[in-house]
Amino acid sequence: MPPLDRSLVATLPAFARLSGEQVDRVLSAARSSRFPKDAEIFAQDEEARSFFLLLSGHVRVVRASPDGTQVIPRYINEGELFGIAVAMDRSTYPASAVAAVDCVVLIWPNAAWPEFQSQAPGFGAEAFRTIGSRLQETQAQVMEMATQQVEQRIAHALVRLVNQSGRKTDEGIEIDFPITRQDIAEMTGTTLHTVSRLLSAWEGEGIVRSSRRNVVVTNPHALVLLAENRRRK
Amino acid sequence: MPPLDRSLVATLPAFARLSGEQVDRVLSAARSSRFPKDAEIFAQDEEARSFFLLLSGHVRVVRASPDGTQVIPRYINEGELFGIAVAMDRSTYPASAVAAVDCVVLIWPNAAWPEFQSQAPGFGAEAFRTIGSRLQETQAQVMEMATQQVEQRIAHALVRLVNQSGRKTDEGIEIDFPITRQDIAEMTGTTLHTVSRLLSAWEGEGIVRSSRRNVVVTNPHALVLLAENRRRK
DNA sequence: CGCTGTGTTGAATGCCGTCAACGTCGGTGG
DNA sequence: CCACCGACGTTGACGGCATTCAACACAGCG
Repeated sequence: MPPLDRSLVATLPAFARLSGEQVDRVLSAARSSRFPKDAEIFAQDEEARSFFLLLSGHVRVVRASPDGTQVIPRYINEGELFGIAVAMDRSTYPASAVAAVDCVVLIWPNAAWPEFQSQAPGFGAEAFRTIGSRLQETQAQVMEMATQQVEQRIAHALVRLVNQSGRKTDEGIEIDFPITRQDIAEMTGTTLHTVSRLLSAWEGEGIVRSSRRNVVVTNPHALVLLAENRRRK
Repeated sequence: MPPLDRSLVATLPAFARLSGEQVDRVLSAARSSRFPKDAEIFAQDEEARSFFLLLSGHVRVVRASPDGTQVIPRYINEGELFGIAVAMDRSTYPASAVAAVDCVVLIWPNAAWPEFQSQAPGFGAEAFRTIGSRLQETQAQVMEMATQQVEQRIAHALVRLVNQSGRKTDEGIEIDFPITRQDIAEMTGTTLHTVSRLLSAWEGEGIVRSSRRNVVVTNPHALVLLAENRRRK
């Protein structure tokens, strides 16, 4: 494996608080790995042996319930830590992680974690920040599911996706990884049928343009209105 | 204020990893305070200046959305840390905390946090564990709201309440703080009407006994069945 | 060229929210 | 002490949103 270069990661939040020397030390404990599209990076309930940072690509986090229905709590974006069960003192992963596109990932053995805590505490601090903001997001999602209609939840999910993973095109902002109606349904606690109907309706209103595994938001402002307020009369 | 005695807290998880000396040091930075029933301990979006540990009583955590609807993400039990925005590097509280009964609370200024990190790292570690398990719980709740019917969600909420805050009586297990139909509705993302109907139905089946601001689970096993599986045919 | 995964759309059902009316408890003030 | 009032709880009726059921269309792939 080629040695990892400091410049690859120095700008990422996880490394922002570290000295150059610390960055090298943390990187030297990592290996990088490539996962093809649809590959499972780790599985729910599997023993957590490693933690991860996404260098490039997009990762879908999936939680499955015993009865088979599944939920997508979030997508991981480039530069984010994930699978940090060790920071929560958990022995298994609470969800599965699947490459939504071809991905490159840094992998550390859990054994490196306590060492980093003393040798590069800024790294651990950033991990805790990550967990804190995930908690925030997740609680916000509970509120949303408790108080909002399906239409608003789907609109809000799309807004989040384009904000975090949007790529500007001449048509509008495109979600830059393949995503199905079923995926959106699993993010919002609804069915692919309802998602399909709403996307069709929005397409009729010029708010989005969508095709197979692809969504482009052509009128972000209108989508935000749908998400926040009630529909414009 | 009387000095706080080590024996008051030594058995709590937050102090379990600390030496006696460390316990004293952490305690000496705290003040204790009493909050009468319905008093607000801190308010959502208010600047986070302190963090807390509940010595006795029960605290209701409430998140309100701009439009006024509110959600109860959890109740805090005796011995738990709460309001630890500082550990998540947040400057405001994400929710309000209200005394559900008369409460006694330990309060630390946020300024004490970094000092504890170095002087009593086991304390910070427990705080991070707490945040991790809150994240787990919250994600589980998202799954529940996405996949389960109202009846199962309410059943599950009651199961959690009796497990965490149950008091054994000769009738069954009683939730040992006042709780209204509205409160249960806000925990489960439904309306007080639906909660009332279901509690009435369950009372008819001998699963619960409830009165004003009071719920006793007389048949916990049946309630668990309602929560997990589908209703028995 | 068939098969599987994905997407669309119509129709029917049903859960549960909404609206409404009433009952009860407990505290407060005259 | 009693009357009043607000908070809490119950129950019925109705309706709408979203799921469920169903059928079909289309793309990509082996």
